[in-house]
Amino acid sequence: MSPEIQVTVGGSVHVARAGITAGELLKLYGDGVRPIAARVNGQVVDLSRRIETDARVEPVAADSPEGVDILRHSTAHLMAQAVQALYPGTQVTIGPTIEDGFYYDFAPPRPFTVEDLPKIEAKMRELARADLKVERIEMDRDQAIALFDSMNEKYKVEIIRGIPEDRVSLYRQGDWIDLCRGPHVPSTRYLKAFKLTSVAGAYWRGDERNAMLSRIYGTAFPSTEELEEHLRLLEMARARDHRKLGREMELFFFDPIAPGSPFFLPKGALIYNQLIEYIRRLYRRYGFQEVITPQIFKNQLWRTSGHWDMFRENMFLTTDGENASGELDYGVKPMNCPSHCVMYRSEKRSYRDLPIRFADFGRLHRAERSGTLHGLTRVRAMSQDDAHIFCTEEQIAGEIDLNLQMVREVYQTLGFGDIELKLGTMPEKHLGLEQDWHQREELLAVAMRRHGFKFEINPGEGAFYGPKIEIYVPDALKRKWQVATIQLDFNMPERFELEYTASAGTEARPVMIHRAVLGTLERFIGVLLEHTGGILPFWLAPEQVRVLSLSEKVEGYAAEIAQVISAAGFRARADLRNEKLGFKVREAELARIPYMAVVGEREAASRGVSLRRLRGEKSQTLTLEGFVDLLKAEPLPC
RNA sequence: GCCGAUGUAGCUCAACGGUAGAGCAACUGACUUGUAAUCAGUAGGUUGCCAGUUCGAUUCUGGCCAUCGGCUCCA
Repeated sequence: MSPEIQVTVGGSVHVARAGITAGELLKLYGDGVRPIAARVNGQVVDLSRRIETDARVEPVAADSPEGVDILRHSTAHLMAQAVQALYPGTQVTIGPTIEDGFYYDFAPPRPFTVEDLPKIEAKMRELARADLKVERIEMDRDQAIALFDSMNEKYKVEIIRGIPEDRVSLYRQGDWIDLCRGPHVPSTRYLKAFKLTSVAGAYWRGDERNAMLSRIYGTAFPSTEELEEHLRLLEMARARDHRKLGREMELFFFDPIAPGSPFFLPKGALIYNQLIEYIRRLYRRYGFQEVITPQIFKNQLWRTSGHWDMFRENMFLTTDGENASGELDYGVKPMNCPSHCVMYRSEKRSYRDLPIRFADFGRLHRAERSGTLHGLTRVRAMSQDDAHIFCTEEQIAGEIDLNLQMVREVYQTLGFGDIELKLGTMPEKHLGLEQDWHQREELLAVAMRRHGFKFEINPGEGAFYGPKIEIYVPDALKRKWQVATIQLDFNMPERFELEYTASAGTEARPVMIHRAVLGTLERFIGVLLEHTGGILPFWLAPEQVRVLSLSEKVEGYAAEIAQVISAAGFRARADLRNEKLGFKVREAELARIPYMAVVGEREAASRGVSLRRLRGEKSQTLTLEGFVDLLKAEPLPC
């Protein structure tokens, strides 16, 4: 006879025999909703978990965050089972859940293609219908190693060898078994709403020196409705892809003649320059001085800065053709910092001069690996709203403050509510003492807290020369892109032997802060387009007003209005084409023009306009003066 | 760079071992228009590039280039 234990389920206490499973308890005393897992004393476990001591047991529903995670993880297992059934000789590696889904990496005899997916999916459905019980098995580590070794699963063996515990858990469904921490659904029948989405290559343990594995991505939801909703959202996100919008809105294009290097068309260049102008206005307020620096430097500069060793693979090298050996003795700049150091060094500096804030919109070129290029978000030719601050150690805190404030202002103005901040801390390869690092990391952390920013720690992700704050913004598909950055640098001033004369008359070394707010303008525009779906704030819209004429009779009046609005300082055009109004409205809507001024004979007679706003249903009638006033009331960022 | 896929008219896409077709855009004309597509006609392509197989390749094969989804790297 088993001893009795006290279990708390759903707020009430019950007496049960020890060894009863969590699933049985929830069935007896639960709220009737069928759970897919249980939470025992806060820990999520299988429903088959036996309860041996007094415990608090709660259900984990399929549609709870933990439930969805289990569902996806179990679906990944189901996929692996299907794959191994269909493609003998395929080894399994790892299969975690990710945001919105899961993946599983395999070492197959030949890489998978999208054509394999329907077959695998069909097999998965078959296995799900078979209602295979998912069992947890615990065994000694050595036993597990022997087992997977006998199955010729060498990746699994390697994984287990890396596990410190003596006991490991495995899960079995039908005749298929995998190493896994769990928990999982009780049986494959619980897996209904899933879909395999794509295949990709991925390196074993994420290291490109290792073997290339074949990864299959998929997703799963508690219900088919949710799955379909998710797929629908993905479809909608694709419509907001900045590459698509760039074409439709005639902002930029790419040509194979310059891979990774956007051509900004007039409208795109307008957005680009408006952003620069905005930042320039802020620079006046925040005390930055804009400078212009060279594009191409002798390699000596890169040797001094350290880019020669750290960044040469990503640099375009060139020559002026004058050295006899034909050696590529010049490099096109990938970053502005070295030239700002040269600029700093061009004069004797005093502590009274600091901080010095050099801002530079110079063009940068980076020889990014071809496979990494991605529209505007990953380019080879770019400009940044880059600046380098030279200051004393005591001034660091104040400078961080200043820049965080600017970051806050800019992202608020541009309507990004969901920026993410991260603190990159000391990497393994680093310069300087550990205690100095911690002190400087704390400086950054304190500043972020003071500004009310929440942030995550990105351990070991600082630059080798100092800790950094990174600011990320998601694109339409929720991929995060780093835009702004604030980095402390104690290395570059050293390499360039930068100095200033301190108040005591002695020479001291300044600290350098690298920072950008929008970051790379190309990337920022890409993210901004996806964020807004192309519906830009008025001041950034390439064409702000389009006057739509109704017939030839009002051509003159329409042209006059466009003229008046242009003269008032706005970007306006008249569409006098011989087309129906509906057609012109449609085109203006697709071009995402904030204001459409419709004029027909009524408006011409009263010297007014019928105003339609972008994505607006109703139109309103205004006088011409009233319209111009309305435009003037549009907020400018600063 | 690596794995997989894709590349046909300006754009979105068809078709096919026997030298390519639609819609939109462009151009011309008619219509004179009231808030997301008026009608008709015309023109537009060495099917990404280079080889190979074949009587014949846009189609099959290989190489290269670019792009897309990932990996790696990173703003």
